[in-house]
Amino acid sequence: MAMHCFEGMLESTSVDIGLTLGSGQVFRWGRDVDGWWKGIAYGVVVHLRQMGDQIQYRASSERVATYCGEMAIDDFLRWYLRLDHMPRIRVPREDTYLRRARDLLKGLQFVRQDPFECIISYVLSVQAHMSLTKKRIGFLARTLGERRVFEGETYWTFPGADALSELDSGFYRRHRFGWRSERVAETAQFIAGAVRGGADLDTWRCISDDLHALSGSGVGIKVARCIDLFSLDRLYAVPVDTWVRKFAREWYGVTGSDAKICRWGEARWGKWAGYCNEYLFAYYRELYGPTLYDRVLSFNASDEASAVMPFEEQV
DNA sequence: GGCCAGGCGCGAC
DNA sequence: GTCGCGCATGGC
Repeated sequence: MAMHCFEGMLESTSVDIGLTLGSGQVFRWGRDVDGWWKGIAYGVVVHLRQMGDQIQYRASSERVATYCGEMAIDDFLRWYLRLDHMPRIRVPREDTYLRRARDLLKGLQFVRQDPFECIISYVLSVQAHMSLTKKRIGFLARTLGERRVFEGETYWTFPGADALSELDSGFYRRHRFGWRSERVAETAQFIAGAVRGGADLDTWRCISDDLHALSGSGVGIKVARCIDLFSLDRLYAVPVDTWVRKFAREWYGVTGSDAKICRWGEARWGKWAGYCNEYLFAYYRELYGPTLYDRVLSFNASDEASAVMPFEEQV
Protein backbone atom coordinates (compact mmCIF):
# COMPACT_ATOMS: atom_id res chain seq x y z
CA MET A 1 0.00 0.00 0.00
CA ALA A 2 2.82 2.41 0.78
CA MET A 3 3.95 4.17 -2.34
CA HIS A 4 7.31 4.90 -3.85
CA CYS A 5 8.56 8.47 -3.74
CA PHE A 6 9.60 10.28 -6.89
CA GLU A 7 11.64 13.41 -6.25
CA GLY A 8 13.00 16.29 -8.23
CA MET A 9 13.51 20.00 -8.69
CA LEU A 10 11.68 22.52 -10.83
CA GLU A 11 12.73 25.98 -11.93
CA SER A 12 10.33 28.72 -10.91
CA THR A 13 11.35 32.29 -11.48
CA SER A 14 7.86 33.71 -11.15
CA VAL A 15 5.51 31.45 -9.20
CA ASP A 16 5.20 31.55 -5.42
CA ILE A 17 3.95 28.27 -4.01
CA GLY A 18 2.64 29.71 -0.75
CA LEU A 19 0.69 32.54 -2.38
CA THR A 20 -0.68 30.14 -4.97
CA LEU A 21 -1.72 27.22 -2.80
CA GLY A 22 -2.75 29.43 0.12
CA SER A 23 -4.88 31.79 -1.94
CA GLY A 24 -8.07 29.81 -1.45
CA GLN A 25 -8.44 28.53 -5.02
CA VAL A 26 -7.67 24.94 -3.97
CA PHE A 27 -9.29 23.01 -1.15
CA ARG A 28 -7.04 20.01 -0.80
CA TRP A 29 -3.64 21.54 -0.15
CA GLY A 30 -2.14 22.60 3.14
CA ARG A 31 1.17 23.66 4.63
CA ASP A 32 2.56 21.23 7.13
CA VAL A 33 4.53 22.27 10.18
CA ASP A 34 7.62 20.84 8.49
CA GLY A 35 7.38 23.62 5.89
CA TRP A 36 6.22 21.46 2.99
CA TRP A 37 3.04 22.11 1.08
CA LYS A 38 1.16 18.82 0.81
CA GLY A 39 -1.78 17.92 -1.32
CA ILE A 40 -3.34 15.52 -3.74
CA ALA A 41 -4.24 16.33 -7.32
CA TYR A 42 -5.22 14.13 -10.26
CA GLY A 43 -4.92 11.15 -7.91
CA VAL A 44 -1.27 11.84 -7.08
CA VAL A 45 0.08 12.89 -3.69
CA VAL A 46 2.48 15.80 -4.06
CA HIS A 47 4.74 17.56 -1.57
CA LEU A 48 6.25 20.91 -2.58
CA ARG A 49 8.79 23.22 -1.02
CA GLN A 50 9.99 26.51 -2.41
CA MET A 51 13.71 27.16 -2.25
CA GLY A 52 14.31 30.51 -3.88
CA ASP A 53 14.04 30.09 -7.62
CA GLN A 54 13.57 26.36 -7.31
CA ILE A 55 10.72 24.16 -6.19
CA GLN A 56 11.53 20.84 -4.66
CA TYR A 57 8.97 18.11 -5.12
CA ARG A 58 8.14 14.63 -3.88
CA ALA A 59 5.33 12.71 -5.50
CA SER A 60 3.62 9.36 -5.23
CA SER A 61 3.71 8.60 -8.96
CA GLU A 62 5.97 9.30 -11.90
CA ARG A 63 3.10 9.31 -14.41
CA VAL A 64 -0.06 11.39 -14.10
CA ALA A 65 -3.27 11.06 -16.12
CA THR A 66 -4.99 14.35 -17.00
CA TYR A 67 -7.56 15.57 -19.50
CA CYS A 68 -4.57 16.65 -21.60
CA GLY A 69 -3.16 13.15 -21.66
CA GLU A 70 -0.65 11.34 -19.50
CA MET A 71 2.44 13.24 -18.37
CA ALA A 72 5.69 12.59 -16.54
CA ILE A 73 5.52 13.97 -13.02
CA ASP A 74 7.82 16.95 -13.64
CA ASP A 75 5.96 17.92 -16.81
CA PHE A 76 2.73 17.52 -14.90
CA LEU A 77 3.85 19.81 -12.10
CA ARG A 78 5.01 22.48 -14.55
CA TRP A 79 1.63 22.23 -16.23
CA TYR A 80 -0.41 22.03 -13.02
CA LEU A 81 1.35 24.98 -11.40
CA ARG A 82 1.54 26.87 -14.70
CA LEU A 83 5.22 27.49 -14.02
CA ASP A 84 5.94 28.62 -17.56
CA HIS A 85 3.12 31.10 -17.70
CA MET A 86 3.13 34.24 -15.61
CA PRO A 87 1.87 37.09 -17.75
CA ARG A 88 3.09 40.58 -17.14
CA ILE A 89 -0.01 42.40 -15.95
CA ARG A 90 -0.16 45.99 -17.15
CA VAL A 91 -1.68 48.35 -14.62
CA PRO A 92 -3.05 51.77 -15.51
CA ARG A 93 -0.90 54.38 -13.76
CA GLU A 94 -3.81 55.79 -11.81
CA ASP A 95 -4.96 52.40 -10.51
CA THR A 96 -3.00 52.49 -7.26
CA TYR A 97 -4.99 49.71 -5.59
CA LEU A 98 -4.29 47.25 -8.36
CA ARG A 99 -0.64 48.28 -8.51
CA ARG A 100 -0.20 47.70 -4.80
CA ALA A 101 -2.10 44.42 -4.95
CA ARG A 102 -0.07 43.14 -7.87
CA ASP A 103 3.24 44.09 -6.28
CA LEU A 104 2.24 42.40 -3.03
CA LEU A 105 0.86 39.24 -4.64
CA LYS A 106 3.25 38.80 -7.53
CA GLY A 107 3.72 35.04 -7.77
CA LEU A 108 0.09 34.09 -7.17
CA GLN A 109 -0.66 31.72 -10.02
CA PHE A 110 -3.79 29.85 -11.11
CA VAL A 111 -3.41 26.12 -10.75
CA ARG A 112 -4.90 23.85 -13.40
CA GLN A 113 -7.38 22.01 -11.20
CA ASP A 114 -9.08 18.84 -12.29
CA PRO A 115 -12.33 20.14 -13.83
CA PHE A 116 -14.61 17.62 -12.17
CA GLU A 117 -13.14 18.20 -8.73
CA CYS A 118 -13.29 21.95 -9.32
CA ILE A 119 -16.94 21.91 -10.37
CA ILE A 120 -18.08 19.84 -7.39
CA SER A 121 -15.90 21.81 -4.99
CA TYR A 122 -17.30 25.17 -6.00
CA VAL A 123 -20.88 23.93 -6.08
CA LEU A 124 -20.26 22.90 -2.47
CA SER A 125 -18.64 26.23 -1.62
CA VAL A 126 -21.79 28.27 -2.22
CA GLN A 127 -22.56 30.37 0.85
CA ALA A 128 -20.33 28.27 3.07
CA HIS A 129 -17.10 29.14 4.84
CA MET A 130 -13.97 27.67 3.32
CA SER A 131 -13.31 25.55 6.38
CA LEU A 132 -16.71 23.89 6.09
CA THR A 133 -16.32 23.38 2.35
CA LYS A 134 -12.95 21.75 2.94
CA LYS A 135 -14.51 19.40 5.46
CA ARG A 136 -17.27 18.38 3.08
CA ILE A 137 -14.82 17.77 0.23
CA GLY A 138 -12.59 15.79 2.56
CA PHE A 139 -15.57 13.75 3.68
CA LEU A 140 -16.46 12.83 0.08
CA ALA A 141 -12.86 11.83 -0.56
CA ARG A 142 -12.63 9.68 2.56
CA THR A 143 -15.91 7.92 1.85
CA LEU A 144 -15.63 7.44 -1.93
CA GLY A 145 -12.05 8.18 -2.95
CA GLU A 146 -9.09 5.84 -3.14
CA ARG A 147 -6.65 5.55 -0.29
CA ARG A 148 -3.06 6.62 -0.89
CA VAL A 149 -0.37 6.17 1.74
CA PHE A 150 2.66 8.34 1.10
CA GLU A 151 5.57 9.08 3.40
CA GLY A 152 3.63 7.59 6.29
CA GLU A 153 0.55 9.74 5.79
CA THR A 154 -2.87 8.74 4.48
CA TYR A 155 -4.48 10.67 1.64
CA TRP A 156 -7.71 10.13 -0.27
CA THR A 157 -8.20 10.88 -3.94
CA PHE A 158 -11.16 12.94 -5.05
CA PRO A 159 -13.82 10.51 -6.28
CA GLY A 160 -14.60 10.27 -9.97
CA ALA A 161 -17.87 11.28 -11.57
CA ASP A 162 -18.99 7.66 -11.80
CA ALA A 163 -18.53 7.13 -8.05
CA LEU A 164 -20.17 10.40 -7.02
CA SER A 165 -23.09 9.94 -9.37
CA GLU A 166 -24.08 6.81 -7.44
CA LEU A 167 -25.18 8.98 -4.54
CA ASP A 168 -28.60 10.58 -4.45
CA SER A 169 -29.53 13.80 -2.71
CA GLY A 170 -30.75 11.84 0.32
CA PHE A 171 -27.19 10.82 1.07
CA TYR A 172 -26.02 14.41 1.11
CA ARG A 173 -29.02 15.46 3.16
CA ARG A 174 -28.26 12.84 5.75
CA HIS A 175 -24.72 14.15 5.93
CA ARG A 176 -25.94 17.71 6.44
CA PHE A 177 -24.98 19.26 3.11
CA GLY A 178 -28.17 21.34 3.31
CA TRP A 179 -29.67 22.64 0.09
CA ARG A 180 -26.47 21.89 -1.76
CA SER A 181 -27.56 18.25 -1.62
CA GLU A 182 -29.83 18.26 -4.67
CA ARG A 183 -27.39 20.40 -6.65
CA VAL A 184 -24.34 18.21 -6.05
CA ALA A 185 -26.29 15.06 -6.83
CA GLU A 186 -27.79 16.48 -10.04
CA THR A 187 -24.49 17.92 -11.21
CA ALA A 188 -22.49 14.75 -10.57
CA GLN A 189 -25.06 12.73 -12.49
CA PHE A 190 -25.12 15.19 -15.36
CA ILE A 191 -21.34 15.05 -15.66
CA ALA A 192 -21.16 11.28 -15.34
CA GLY A 193 -23.49 11.04 -18.33
CA ALA A 194 -21.51 13.58 -20.33
CA VAL A 195 -17.94 12.33 -19.91
CA ARG A 196 -18.30 8.69 -20.83
CA GLY A 197 -15.14 7.78 -22.70
CA GLY A 198 -13.23 10.73 -21.30
CA ALA A 199 -13.26 14.45 -21.84
CA ASP A 200 -10.74 16.96 -23.13
CA LEU A 201 -10.58 20.66 -22.35
CA ASP A 202 -13.19 21.64 -24.93
CA THR A 203 -15.58 19.00 -23.65
CA TRP A 204 -15.15 20.23 -20.08
CA ARG A 205 -15.80 23.78 -21.22
CA CYS A 206 -19.03 22.67 -22.85
CA ILE A 207 -20.05 20.74 -19.75
CA SER A 208 -19.41 23.73 -17.52
CA ASP A 209 -21.28 26.08 -19.85
CA ASP A 210 -24.19 23.65 -20.02
CA LEU A 211 -24.32 23.39 -16.23
CA HIS A 212 -24.36 27.17 -15.97
CA ALA A 213 -27.26 27.34 -18.40
CA LEU A 214 -29.04 24.50 -16.62
CA SER A 215 -31.12 25.70 -13.71
CA GLY A 216 -30.70 23.71 -10.54
CA SER A 217 -27.10 22.66 -11.17
CA GLY A 218 -25.76 24.98 -8.52
CA VAL A 219 -23.49 26.54 -11.14
CA GLY A 220 -24.46 30.19 -11.23
CA ILE A 221 -22.38 33.05 -12.49
CA LYS A 222 -19.90 33.04 -9.61
CA VAL A 223 -19.30 29.29 -9.55
CA ALA A 224 -19.05 29.20 -13.35
CA ARG A 225 -16.35 31.89 -13.27
CA CYS A 226 -14.43 30.00 -10.59
CA ILE A 227 -14.52 26.87 -12.73
CA ASP A 228 -13.41 28.90 -15.77
CA LEU A 229 -10.51 30.46 -13.95
CA PHE A 230 -9.29 27.58 -11.82
CA SER A 231 -9.72 24.66 -14.17
CA LEU A 232 -10.61 25.66 -17.74
CA ASP A 233 -7.80 28.05 -18.74
CA ARG A 234 -10.20 30.98 -19.02
CA LEU A 235 -7.97 33.50 -17.35
CA TYR A 236 -10.22 36.41 -18.19
CA ALA A 237 -12.94 35.22 -15.80
CA VAL A 238 -13.91 37.45 -12.87
CA PRO A 239 -15.75 35.59 -10.10
CA VAL A 240 -17.70 38.02 -7.92
CA ASP A 241 -18.02 37.02 -4.30
CA THR A 242 -18.57 38.93 -1.10
CA TRP A 243 -14.98 40.26 -1.03
CA VAL A 244 -15.05 41.37 -4.65
CA ARG A 245 -18.33 43.21 -4.02
CA LYS A 246 -16.65 45.05 -1.17
CA PHE A 247 -13.53 46.17 -3.00
CA ALA A 248 -15.56 47.06 -6.09
CA ARG A 249 -17.74 49.35 -4.02
CA GLU A 250 -15.12 50.79 -1.68
CA TRP A 251 -12.21 51.17 -4.09
CA TYR A 252 -13.90 51.68 -7.45
CA GLY A 253 -17.37 52.94 -6.58
CA VAL A 254 -18.97 50.08 -8.50
CA THR A 255 -22.20 48.71 -7.08
CA GLY A 256 -25.10 46.62 -8.31
CA SER A 257 -25.68 42.98 -9.06
CA ASP A 258 -22.93 40.39 -9.21
CA ALA A 259 -23.48 40.08 -12.95
CA LYS A 260 -22.96 43.81 -13.36
CA ILE A 261 -19.76 43.83 -11.30
CA CYS A 262 -18.56 40.78 -13.24
CA ARG A 263 -19.09 42.52 -16.58
CA TRP A 264 -17.41 45.65 -15.25
CA GLY A 265 -14.30 43.72 -14.16
CA GLU A 266 -14.01 41.62 -17.30
CA ALA A 267 -14.39 44.70 -19.51
CA ARG A 268 -12.01 46.81 -17.47
CA TRP A 269 -9.12 44.34 -17.33
CA GLY A 270 -9.58 42.29 -20.46
CA LYS A 271 -7.52 39.23 -21.30
CA TRP A 272 -5.94 38.74 -17.86
CA ALA A 273 -8.86 40.06 -15.84
CA GLY A 274 -8.79 36.96 -13.67
CA TYR A 275 -5.35 37.89 -12.36
CA CYS A 276 -6.30 41.51 -11.67
CA ASN A 277 -9.44 40.49 -9.85
CA GLU A 278 -7.61 37.83 -7.84
CA TYR A 279 -4.86 40.25 -6.80
CA LEU A 280 -7.43 42.77 -5.59
CA PHE A 281 -9.53 40.07 -3.94
CA ALA A 282 -6.55 38.67 -2.06
CA TYR A 283 -5.25 42.12 -1.14
CA TYR A 284 -8.60 43.30 0.18
CA ARG A 285 -9.13 40.11 2.14
CA GLU A 286 -5.64 40.38 3.58
CA LEU A 287 -6.44 43.92 4.77
CA TYR A 288 -9.94 43.38 6.12
CA GLY A 289 -10.53 39.62 6.40
CA PRO A 290 -8.63 36.64 7.74
CA THR A 291 -4.99 36.90 6.74
CA LEU A 292 -3.04 34.27 4.85
CA TYR A 293 -1.36 33.34 8.11
CA ASP A 294 -4.73 32.78 9.79
CA ARG A 295 -6.12 30.77 6.92
CA VAL A 296 -3.22 28.41 6.36
CA LEU A 297 -3.73 25.97 9.17
CA SER A 298 -1.25 23.26 9.88
CA PHE A 299 -1.74 20.40 7.52
CA ASN A 300 -3.60 17.28 8.53
CA ALA A 301 -3.47 14.62 5.86
CA SER A 302 -4.44 11.73 8.04
CA ASP A 303 -8.00 12.40 9.03
CA GLU A 304 -9.62 9.20 10.09
CA ALA A 305 -11.88 7.60 7.54
CA SER A 306 -15.54 8.07 8.19
CA ALA A 307 -17.00 5.31 10.34
CA VAL A 308 -20.13 5.30 8.20
CA MET A 309 -19.65 4.43 4.55
CA PRO A 310 -22.26 5.72 2.14
CA PHE A 311 -23.72 2.38 1.25
CA GLU A 312 -23.92 1.17 4.83
CA GLU A 313 -26.98 3.08 5.82
CA GLN A 314 -27.19 3.16 9.60
CA VAL A 315 -30.29 5.29 10.05
C1' DG B 1 -26.68 34.05 20.01
C1' DG B 2 -26.54 36.71 15.99
C1' DC B 3 -24.16 37.37 11.78
C1' DC B 4 -22.13 35.61 7.82
C1' DA B 5 -19.89 32.61 4.32
C1' DG B 6 -15.42 32.67 -2.56
C1' DG B 7 -24.40 32.52 -4.11
C1' DC B 8 -28.24 30.24 -6.47
C1' DG B 9 -32.97 29.93 -8.14
C1' DC B 10 -37.37 31.51 -8.52
C1' DG B 11 -40.99 34.66 -8.99
C1' DA B 12 -42.16 39.71 -9.81
C1' DC B 13 -41.60 43.42 -12.46
C1' DG C 1 -32.80 41.76 -18.17
C1' DT C 2 -32.98 42.80 -13.38
C1' DC C 3 -34.18 42.79 -8.40
C1' DG C 4 -35.49 40.71 -3.86
C1' DC C 5 -35.92 37.10 -1.04
C1' DG C 6 -35.53 32.39 1.07
C1' DC C 7 -32.43 29.00 1.76
C1' DA C 8 -29.39 24.77 5.46
C1' DT C 9 -25.39 24.59 7.91
C1' DG C 10 -21.68 25.47 11.09
C1' DG C 11 -17.73 28.87 12.46
C1' DC C 12 -16.68 32.64 14.84
